[in-house]
Amino acid sequence: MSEAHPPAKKKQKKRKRPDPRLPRGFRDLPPGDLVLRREMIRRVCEVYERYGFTPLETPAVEYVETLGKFLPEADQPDGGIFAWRYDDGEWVALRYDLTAPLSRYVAKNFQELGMPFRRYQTGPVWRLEKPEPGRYREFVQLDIDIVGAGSVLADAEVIDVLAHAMEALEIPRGSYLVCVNHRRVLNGLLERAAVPPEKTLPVLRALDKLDRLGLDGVRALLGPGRRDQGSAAGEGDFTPGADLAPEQIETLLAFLAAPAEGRRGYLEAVRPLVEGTPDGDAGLAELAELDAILDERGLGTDRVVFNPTVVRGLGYYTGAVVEVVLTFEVEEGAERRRFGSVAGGGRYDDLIARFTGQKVPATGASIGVDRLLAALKALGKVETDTAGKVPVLVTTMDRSLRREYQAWADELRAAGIATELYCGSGNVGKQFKYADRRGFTVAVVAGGDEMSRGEVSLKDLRLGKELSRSEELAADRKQWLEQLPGQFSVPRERLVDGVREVLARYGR
RNA sequence: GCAGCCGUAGCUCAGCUGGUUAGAGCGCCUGACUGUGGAUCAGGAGGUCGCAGGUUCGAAUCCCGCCGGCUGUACCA
Repeated sequence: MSEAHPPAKKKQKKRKRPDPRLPRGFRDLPPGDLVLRREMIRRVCEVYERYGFTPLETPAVEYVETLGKFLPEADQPDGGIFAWRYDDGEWVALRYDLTAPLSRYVAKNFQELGMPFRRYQTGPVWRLEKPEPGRYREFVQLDIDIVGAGSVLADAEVIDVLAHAMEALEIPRGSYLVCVNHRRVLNGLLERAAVPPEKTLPVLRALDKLDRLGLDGVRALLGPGRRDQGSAAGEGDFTPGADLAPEQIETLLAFLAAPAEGRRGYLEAVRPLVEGTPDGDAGLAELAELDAILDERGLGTDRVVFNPTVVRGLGYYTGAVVEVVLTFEVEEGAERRRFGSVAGGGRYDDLIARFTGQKVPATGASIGVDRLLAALKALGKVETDTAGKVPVLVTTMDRSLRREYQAWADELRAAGIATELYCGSGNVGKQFKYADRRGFTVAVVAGGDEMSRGEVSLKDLRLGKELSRSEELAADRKQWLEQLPGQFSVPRERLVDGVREVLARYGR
């Protein structure tokens, strides 16, 4: 094969060998994580269904104009999405959320759908953004929406279902908080502060940054602008400010300082700042009604609060805006960090009109599955050590007993116990090593000795691991072999019972 | 996107101001201890020094570009 020109051949082959790499921002999901994610999604969907939401699935690819990301000037989609062009010149893209496809779906099937239409949907979405720790270019969302209902009751329903989803995941009350604000209240504030239309975007962006930049940072952004510190050597980047006058800025900051002490308290604090503007009055009225509905449902301020700093999606929401934040802190290296937002949503009454020309009210929310899962791990609310692991391994030490090994595996499987039959090569030692590494709980082992007694041996691998750390066994292999820590034998017909017993020790 | 820092074995890193065959620990594989994970012992595999150029007699080490990672910032439907 390589006699003729070995070095050249080798070199060539090496050059062609591909790197087993992944495109930037993408990742594999190993069994443990996948199992946890599926379980989490299952629980949340169960809540969704209990609230009368029915499932819907739409394709990963949509026309760019459907997604509303077409640049009007250039003949090109906006950045931030994965887009490409078909042969006929049409631009398509991977969806970047589940709401735009829903709007398209509703517009397309408007006649058949009875109008308050509620659905839930889960699946991956893609965004071409800078990946960060815990933030990828492909991630999963879990959405609920109610289309065709403009009532505050619909908004309350969304809030309610979010709170219950959190509790279905066993996030303790007090560790999560549904924060609510209202877009029209913000509009009223902007009007009161005499913020010109062309500055509303920068102003809202600035208000949204309170938690990260603090009051002084926001003040700078509303005024002359802000330079970030960068690193020690660098200058940092300059963010242009909104250039507002000092009294405008103070009006806005006074709003941010509105107490979140009770929803009623928020309303009273905010009222003087926005009252008298059409938007402000309408927004306040809706929030007041929302407060009443939440009360009727028994959703107190331990679960749902009004909060002036919730701004969210800028050119998008038209009414109530919602954000679920996790309030506990988590150790991250030396620092403690707030976990932050795991879900968001709100009312978007203009999205479907893009297609139909007819205003169709809609409200909904989206849970960020991966962020929430990270939170559950931090909370210790998920079994990370057994997720994705098979409990039982039937070892195959003696070729002549093949028939028996298979029968045992079958028996365990029939009893509903996930069982792997060892198919690899190697002696028992190797098989135990494998069992240890892969995290099995029980190993079934039998050779001539057991067979002659009509028994099988079961090994509690976790107990064995524990025992192997003990003093006596530490250095003495002979003792190790004599004691076979964690191992015991049962009559062959008690195989399933014996395995169950060991599994029960670990609640499996 | 912008700015700064970083990129040496699977992992964590060493390799001084450029100088011969690039190292360690852990991990991995094989074997021994006669049917057992751990411990111990004996061997072994594994590195295009992120990639591609340039400077040089000579580069992992200096310069440029690209890719990737981290941090901050911008954008975020």
